[in-house]
Amino acid sequence: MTKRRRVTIKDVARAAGVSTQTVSRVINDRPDVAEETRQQVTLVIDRLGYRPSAIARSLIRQRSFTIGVVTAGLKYIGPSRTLNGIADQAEQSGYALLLKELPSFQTREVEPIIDSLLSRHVEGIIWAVPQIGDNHEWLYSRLPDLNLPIVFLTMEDHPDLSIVYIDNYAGGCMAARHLLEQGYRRIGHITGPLDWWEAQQRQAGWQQTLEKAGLGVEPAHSAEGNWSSASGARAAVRLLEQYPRLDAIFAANDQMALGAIHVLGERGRRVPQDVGVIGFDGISEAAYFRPPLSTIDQDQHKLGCGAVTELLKRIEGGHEDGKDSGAQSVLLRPQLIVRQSTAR
Amino acid sequence: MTKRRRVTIKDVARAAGVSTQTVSRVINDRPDVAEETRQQVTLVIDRLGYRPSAIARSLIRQRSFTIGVVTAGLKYIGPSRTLNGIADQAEQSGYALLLKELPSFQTREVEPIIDSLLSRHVEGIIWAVPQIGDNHEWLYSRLPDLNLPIVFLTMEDHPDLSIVYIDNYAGGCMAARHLLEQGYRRIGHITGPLDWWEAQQRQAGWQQTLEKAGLGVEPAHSAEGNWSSASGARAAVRLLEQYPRLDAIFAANDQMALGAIHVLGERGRRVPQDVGVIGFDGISEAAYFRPPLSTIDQDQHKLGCGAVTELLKRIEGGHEDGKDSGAQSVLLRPQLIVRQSTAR
DNA sequence: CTGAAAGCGCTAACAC
DNA sequence: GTGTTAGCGCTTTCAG
Repeated sequence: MTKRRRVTIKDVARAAGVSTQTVSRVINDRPDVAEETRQQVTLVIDRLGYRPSAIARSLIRQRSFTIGVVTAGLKYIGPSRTLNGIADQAEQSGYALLLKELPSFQTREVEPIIDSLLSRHVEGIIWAVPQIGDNHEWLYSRLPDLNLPIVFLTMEDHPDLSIVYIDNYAGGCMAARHLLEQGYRRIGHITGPLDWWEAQQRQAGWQQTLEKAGLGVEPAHSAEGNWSSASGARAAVRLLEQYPRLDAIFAANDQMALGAIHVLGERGRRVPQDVGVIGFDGISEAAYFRPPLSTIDQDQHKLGCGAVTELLKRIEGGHEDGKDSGAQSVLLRPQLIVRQSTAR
Repeated sequence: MTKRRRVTIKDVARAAGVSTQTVSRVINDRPDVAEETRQQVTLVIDRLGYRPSAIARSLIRQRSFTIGVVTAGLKYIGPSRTLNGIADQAEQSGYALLLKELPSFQTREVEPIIDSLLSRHVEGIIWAVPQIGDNHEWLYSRLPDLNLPIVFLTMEDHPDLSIVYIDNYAGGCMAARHLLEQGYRRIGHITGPLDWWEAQQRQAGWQQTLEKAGLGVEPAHSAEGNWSSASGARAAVRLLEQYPRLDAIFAANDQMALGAIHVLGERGRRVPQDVGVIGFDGISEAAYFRPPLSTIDQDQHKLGCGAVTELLKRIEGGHEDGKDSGAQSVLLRPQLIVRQSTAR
C-alpha cells in the first residue's frame, strides 16, 4: 500500500490537455467554458478521482467555510443535543465544523483553543460552554481585538454580544406556577450548582413566583445539587430535614428529580399525592420514571441550530457589505410538560 | 469594526527587519537562529498578535494534523460519550477534529461526507457509526482506493479493517449468566432493533448462554424494541403476553429496561422478587431507577480514546517508514454492575 | 546564522 | 473560450 500523492488540478489539466485555469472553471461551474471542453475535463476528473483541495481554496479565497465549536461536558446529554443541532444546521448550510472540547466546564485558559481555531481560519466561533462562575471572564479582554464573529450559548445577556439561550428564568417560573396551580403550597427547590448561571436563573424564577404568590421563601426551602441523580437524592434528604412539611419539589433538572423521587419513595412519601415533583430539561426517559415526571422541556437541538443561524448571519453579513451585522441575541422559551408526578 | 487582514509572516518579517525565513525558524523553534534575533522576532510576534496559519502549513508540509470524525445519533447519550472520548484523546495528541454527523444512522450515501473530509486534508477518519443493516456496504467498494487510514467503531470484525469495539456478545452472555446465577430461569429478552449489529450480538449472547444452560429458547421469549423507553414498555407488554411465566428480563439497553420496569410495576409484578431486570449501557441514571438497575456497563469514552489511538498509530506509522502499520482491531470488555433489580 | 528562490494547490485578474 | 501571470501564507531547499 504505497502512499499515493494527492491528485491535483495540474494532473487533471495535463491529462485533459488544458490549462489549470480551465479545470478551475469547470470545477467551479463557471459559464465561460466550451461545453465540449467541460465534458472532456469532467471525464478526466472522474477518471483520476480528483477532488479539489478546500484548504488551498481557503488560502486564496480567504474563506474557509469552516466554523469552530467549543463545547464542554459532551458526556452529558444536554451539550450533545446542542452539538447535534449545531452539526445539523452547519451541514445544511455547507459549513464544516471544527470541534474543540474544553477539559472542564470551568476551564479558564482558552487562549490555546482560540489560537488553534484561528490558525485554521475558522470564519466564526460558537462558544457552547455554559456560563459558570467567571469562566467567561476571558472574553472581555480577548474579544475586542479578536475581530471574528462569535456566538455564545447559555450566558447572561449582554448588549455587545450575540447570545443564544433558553429562558431559564421563565422556566423556573413555569415550574413554580404549575405546582401552585396544582394546589401545592410548600414548594421546595433542588437547585443546580449555584455557580451555574442556568441554576441561578431557575432558582430565581422559582423564588420570585412563590413570593409573588405571597408565599415566604427561606434558605431552608432549597438545597443544592450538582445535576447528577446521586446529588439530587442527597439534596432531597437534606431538603426533607430542613423543610419537613414540604408538599412539592422543583428539581433543576430531570436527573436530580429522579434522585428525589427515589428518596421520597424510600421515605414513604407518595408522588404526587403527598409530594409533587417537577424536573427540568425534558430528557426522553422522564416519561417512564415512576411516576412519569412533569418537566420543563428545553429544546437544545433548536438552541444549536439557532446559534449557527446567528453566526452565519454575522459571517455572511460581514462579507457582503464590509461591516458586521452586529450583535443580536436570541431567546428561546422552554415548555411545560405535564405528567403524573404533579397530578394531585 | 473593519475587517482587518490577517497578520502574516511577511508582516512580522518586515516589522522585525528580517526575512520571512528567519521568522519561520523562530516559530518552529529551529536551533539555527541567533538568540538576539530570536528574541527580537518573538517580541514583534507578540506585539502584532501573529499566529501562524495551520492551513498554509498543511499545504506545504502535506500534514494537516486533523482527523475527521463521522458520527450519527449525537442526540443519544452513547454516541456523545464516544465523541467525548475521541475529542479528549485527539486534543491530547495535538490533532484537530473535523466533525460530520450523518443525517441518520441508516445513511448510505457517504460519498459527499468523505469528499468533504478529504478536501480538507484530514489524515485519517474515525467512522463512529454503528453497523446497521448494510449501512457499511459502501466501504467495500470505496475503501480500496481511498488510501487513508480509517478506524471503524462498533461493527462486525473483519481482517482487513481497523475496528475498535465493545464485546456485545460477551455482554449478552454476562447478563444472562448473572440472571441464571441469581436463580432466574425463564429469562426473556427485549432486543434492540435487530438490524443493529450490537442488538444481534447481545441477543446471541443471551440465547447461547441459556441454551448452554440447557434452557430452551423460543421466539416467544424475546420482543424487539428500538432502544427508547417507550419501545421498551411496549416490548415488555408483548413479552408478558407471549411468555407470561417469565421471571426475568434482559433489556438490551437501560432505557428499555426502564420502560419494562414501568410496565411490570403497572401489572403488579415486583422487581426483583417476581421478575428480575437487567439492562445494558451503564447510564448514570440507572442507579436511581426504582429499583436501582443492574446493567452491563460499556465504557464508551474509552472506546473513543481507543479509536484515536489506533488511528494515530496508523497515521504516524505510515509517515515514519512509508508503509501503513496495518489494520488491527481492539476489543473492549463490558462490565457487570449488580444492583437491586436482580437481587432475588 | 541568514536570505533568496521555488512551490504546496488553487484562483483572481488579465491577456489573447 | 482559454491560457498566463501572480500570489494566498507558509516551508524547503540551497546559497552565502
